Amino acid sequence: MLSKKTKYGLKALTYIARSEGDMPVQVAVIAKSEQIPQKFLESILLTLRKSGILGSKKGKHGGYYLRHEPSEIKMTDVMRVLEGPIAMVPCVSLNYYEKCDDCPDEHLCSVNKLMLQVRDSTLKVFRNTTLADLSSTNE
Amino acid sequence: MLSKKTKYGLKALTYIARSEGDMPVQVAVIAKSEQIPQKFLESILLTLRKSGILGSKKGKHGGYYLRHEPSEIKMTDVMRVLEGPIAMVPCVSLNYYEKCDDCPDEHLCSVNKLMLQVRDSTLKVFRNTTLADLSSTNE
DNA sequence: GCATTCCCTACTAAATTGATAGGGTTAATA
DNA sequence: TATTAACCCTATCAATTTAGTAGGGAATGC
Repeated sequence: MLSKKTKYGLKALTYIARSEGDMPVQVAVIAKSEQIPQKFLESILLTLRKSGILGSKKGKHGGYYLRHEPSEIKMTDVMRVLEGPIAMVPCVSLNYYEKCDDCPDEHLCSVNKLMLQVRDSTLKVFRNTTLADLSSTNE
Repeated sequence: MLSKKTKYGLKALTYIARSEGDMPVQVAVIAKSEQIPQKFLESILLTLRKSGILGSKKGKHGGYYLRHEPSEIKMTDVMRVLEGPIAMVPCVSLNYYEKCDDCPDEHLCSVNKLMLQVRDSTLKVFRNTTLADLSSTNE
């Protein structure tokens, strides 16, 4: 299951992308429009800022903005920040590889074999999708 | 992340498929060979039996066996039994569809749009993979 | 009748998730 | 320079899920 954190994060990014008029967007505005608990959203946007996807401005008329064009923001990056590793098991993870304690030989492991395929196909989707795709309303 | 339940279940199924010599395979044997807590494995195999994937025989020389040929056992079925819905959000699930409370229009929802693609690509893998594929050692 | 093996229910510890609370810091502007 | 609007940060917490344990019941084969 997708965590609420990721769901909210994606919705917020989409909202910001659709609002692009140079003005930063405030947490309170997004929270209200997307029906997300404001404090929870604050912490999510903070994570996105720390990861470099969002920028922020404090004080009056402050808020969050995208650091790059929506078409430059790939889902691989967004999903890794929000949801963590894309692979369903560490032994097939590109960025967080870890050997299984059991499992003497990965190449004989049926779980590894299956999850490698799942990872590849999911990765293909995330690599080919940007925030611009998510925020476009048509198609 | 893949749950241990699913991981253990897949390993056990693979083990049984590889052992096929008409004799049922005992939980204790699988547990020892695959390093799975026996009691936990018992409950997993029970689930697989109740779902119709495995059959069982009680008493001496009893154990679990496949109800169908490995090449007939699709990962879509196995994964749904072990891990639950394949979709990451209920609003794109084929078998467990549920509307989001928020989200006035699914077709405008960026999360829906993305997760629909992920579901389709994952489903394609699971539909094209059977237990026979998992248990074959070559390739 | 006795060992073996699956069957079933209940319980529990640990981790994760989805928040909430409460205040601190920075920036604009009157 | 005081005020207010906004982000920033840490701590805490309840609910849920996960991973596993305990203990015995029921069927089968010898």
